[in-house]
Amino acid sequence: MAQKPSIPKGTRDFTPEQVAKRNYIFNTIQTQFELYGFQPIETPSFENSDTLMGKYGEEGDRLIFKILNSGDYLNKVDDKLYQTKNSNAITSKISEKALRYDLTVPFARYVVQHQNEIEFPFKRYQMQPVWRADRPQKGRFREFYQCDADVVGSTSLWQEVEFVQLYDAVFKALKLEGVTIKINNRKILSGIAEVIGASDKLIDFTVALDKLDKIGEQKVKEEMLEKGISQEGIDKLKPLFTLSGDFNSQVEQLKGILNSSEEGKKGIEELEFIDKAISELGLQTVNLQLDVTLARGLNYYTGAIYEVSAPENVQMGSIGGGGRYDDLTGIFGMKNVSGVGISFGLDRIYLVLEELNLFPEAVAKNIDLLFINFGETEALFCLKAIKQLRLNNINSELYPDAAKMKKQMNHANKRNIPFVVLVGGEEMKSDSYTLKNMVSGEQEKVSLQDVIAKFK
RNA sequence: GUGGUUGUAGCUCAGUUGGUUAGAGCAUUGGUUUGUGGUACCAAGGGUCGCGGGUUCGAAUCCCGUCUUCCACCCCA
Repeated sequence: MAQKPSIPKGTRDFTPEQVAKRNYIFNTIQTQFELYGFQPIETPSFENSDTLMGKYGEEGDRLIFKILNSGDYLNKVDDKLYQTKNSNAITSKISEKALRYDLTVPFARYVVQHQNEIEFPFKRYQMQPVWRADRPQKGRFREFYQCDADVVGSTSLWQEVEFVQLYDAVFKALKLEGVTIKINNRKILSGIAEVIGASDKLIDFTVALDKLDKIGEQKVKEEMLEKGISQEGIDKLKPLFTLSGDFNSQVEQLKGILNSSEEGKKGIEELEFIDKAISELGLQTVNLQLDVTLARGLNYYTGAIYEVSAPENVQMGSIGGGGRYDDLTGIFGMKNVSGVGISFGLDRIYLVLEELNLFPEAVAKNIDLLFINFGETEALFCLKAIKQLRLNNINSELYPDAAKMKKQMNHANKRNIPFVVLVGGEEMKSDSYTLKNMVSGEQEKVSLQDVIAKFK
């Protein structure tokens, strides 16, 4: 064999079976998106670099795949700059396009660009691949799909409520039990930072707080100190680390901490609104949980923040996330358009369903009938029958070669084809078809009409 | 981006302190069986030991580089 070909790190090929399973998830999510009134859009796989750069923080910028300019791209770089070997500065000269990193920022660009054609509030969904130059691990790829639903042009908290319901509906439809939706509010985080006198260190503060369940209270405090948050401020956080009880009692404890922060109080109000509505409406399968340490996607979220955790018995990072962003379109020059949205991580949901064995049997489309090929004249006779079957929407095909019976039967087994049809000289004479059940081994001689009636 | 881990036949894996021609199971192909598969038996094909250097009389085995896999950071779906 020649040199084996390969695919880049963090990318995958999908077998027919895998594609069928992935489509099952896509279709399930899509069905719910449409039930909730979202409409599909698509955007290009790559954007102008300045559309993406600077929107995801420093870390994000590093993970964006840049596309080299065409032609003699080094020609544009002046010698002085080239000599500095400053990668960031040179990159902007030799790369003007980049692969999309998520679906939210391209969507914001879309909204601004099409603002005069869009009827607001605009509810769109989008299921497309995104690319990140991350170091791969299990459930972490360089090319993966996101399924996003967002509403722009409405500040109503009913949207937040509906997104919780939408999550619930999708996981119910996927029969995935034990999913937890963690919810928090950026305003609460800002409020706490304000109370402890660390408003200017909001990101450092929340990044450290986010690690609480992973590294523990002591380490979190150390990290905060290290980032320049005062000991006095950290002491004020004490009630935060011991927050306990259900949604309502946690909220009550939070109120104690936040009573001097207007923004923090607003955040609590919003959370209470969502929780009250959800309690009234009820959830089918997911569990809604307040988590004040949740601090994802802070780069643009301004209100509610969601994160979706897989069932506890599966080791997998978050399988979805989302939140409210009041000014995402602002970075593209369109002010005062609030948006809120959620995302499903298709590839991770796939891994979870696979691990829990939750894919329905027969997600793969298969043919019902394989006609055994006995030779030229028989093949033509079979194709006439197959033509009729197909006109009746019955999936069927002829084995292309007059190979040995054993080989053809084996082929049917390997492909899990439930029935084979044998047509030789005898059958042709009497215009009949020997239909063999590949599971039971039983066979019977029937007419074409019988076959159609059986499989239609 | 930092530190570690992995790679032997299509697949899952053996391969001793460096030592002749690198093995097994499954899968594939052919046969026992020229219109009846899954079982059984017989036989065959298939490997630059991830790739590239180095050490050595001699490397799958030791060293370096590189790619890939998975893991912990980082970050995230």
